[in-house]
Amino acid sequence: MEKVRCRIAPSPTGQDLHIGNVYTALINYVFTLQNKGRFIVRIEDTDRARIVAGSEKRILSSLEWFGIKHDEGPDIGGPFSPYRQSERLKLYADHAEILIRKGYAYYCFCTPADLEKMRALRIKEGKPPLYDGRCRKIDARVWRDRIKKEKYVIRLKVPEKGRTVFNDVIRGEISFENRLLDDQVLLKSDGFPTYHLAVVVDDHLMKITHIIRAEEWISSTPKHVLLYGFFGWPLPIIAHGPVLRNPDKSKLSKRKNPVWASWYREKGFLPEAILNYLALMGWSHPDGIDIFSILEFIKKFRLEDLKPVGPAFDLKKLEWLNGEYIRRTPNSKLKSQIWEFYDKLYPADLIDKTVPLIKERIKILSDYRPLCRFFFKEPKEYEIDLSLHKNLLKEIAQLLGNLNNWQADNIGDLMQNLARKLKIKNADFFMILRVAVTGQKITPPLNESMEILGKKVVLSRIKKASL
RNA sequence: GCCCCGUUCGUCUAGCGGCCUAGGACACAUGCUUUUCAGGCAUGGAAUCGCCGGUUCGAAUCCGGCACGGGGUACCA
Repeated sequence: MEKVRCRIAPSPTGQDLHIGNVYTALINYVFTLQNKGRFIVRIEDTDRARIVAGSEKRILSSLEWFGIKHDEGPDIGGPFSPYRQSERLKLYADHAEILIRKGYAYYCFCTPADLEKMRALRIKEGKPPLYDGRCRKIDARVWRDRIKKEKYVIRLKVPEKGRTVFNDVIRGEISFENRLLDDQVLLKSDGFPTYHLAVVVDDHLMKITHIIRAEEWISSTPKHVLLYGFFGWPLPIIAHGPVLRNPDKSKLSKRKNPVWASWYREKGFLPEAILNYLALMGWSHPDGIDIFSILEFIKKFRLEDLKPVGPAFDLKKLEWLNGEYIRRTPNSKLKSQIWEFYDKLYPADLIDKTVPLIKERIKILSDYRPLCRFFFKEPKEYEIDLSLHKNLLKEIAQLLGNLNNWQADNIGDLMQNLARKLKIKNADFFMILRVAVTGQKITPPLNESMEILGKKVVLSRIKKASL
């Protein structure tokens, strides 16, 4: 059995790695690893108009952030270099040429305006808006001459009869009528290939054994199958997984849902949690568990078990899962994650002390600041009106000022006694104190927080609040 | 319009002809724990398995039609 080789082929046309690509990457990566194969990243930058500067770099670094490592790619090379399609132009032109020679493709001189007109007409006539094949008939002697002076594209000559059938690991047999397939452009007038030519040529040349991608590619697969046949190449194993959807069930899009890897990173989602969540899309653990590592996923995943239905992306469940991951992270690690998340802006030792207090209270790393900012900055405002409680605060300050053993328990006992003595309900009493010290109504446990802040700071804050 | 792929609680899913008066997780609600918020624990509501026919002693599970959803229909990927 040939060694398994899988790939993802993102195009650098967005600001970053799309979460849908992360999903496809994960499935490919996991499948590769469980088969001890090789995982390849290929950059499909054939649409020059849509290329976004810096996109490729961010895609690669996001993959790295997720810990999805490739064995071959544009940044690290490999036996089938280059891994950027824009650097493989000659290959595509040569292969298009082969197709022409074999009679499976033809030159087309129609202009975009011609095509537009043709399409409009066909739609009006109620026919499928396919290319009508008028350039198929151009004589060899004529086109040999015309390609020297005119702009042209090369089109696939789709057989007029019959069906193109292929087997999909996830969906079984899928079949298309050839007469409904378009004479797809293979080589554009700018000399760049379209996706369809490039993907087939590269997958073959790079010895890709399994094509695992999203459902949106099913309709173009018959064209690819035709190409493999025309070239006389063996067809790789094909699997079309689900496309991720917006909550309204349409294809996941940046309009309706955060899609860029960087968004999740900036919000403080953990890459392991995202991957775990993604693993739950279209697949479930045989033991019914929701939380498992990528190692476990590799062990239990089966490609043929992937469900074909497009699942809706549920940020709420991702947040829950992320919270679970945070709670399972060792304190020392969580501390450095938070520290780095905030660009090392806050004193590491202070974060260290606060971590045990907030570990159960945050779902994403960015929840940390709103909860803990009072540790680093004196409150400027108070979320409740303290003007009615000035005397109480003065009394508290005095009592606390005499406390020698500045520890959470002692502080707590002292305050508890005072509340009891004054017959103030705990909830009310501590809320006043809480806001005086932190400015906030929602905080980590108060006594512990005061211990961390230190006697001096706490006293000065309470005094300030009582003025 | 045409082609293709789908259809189990709001969401992610279990289910491969009897174990299903359909199970779990998220979300939601309630209660307990309590010094806020979380967390934890407990409880609850929530899918007549899209609909209609068929096969079968028996169907969420197999078959057909319809409806609905999604994807594709570019010199985008």
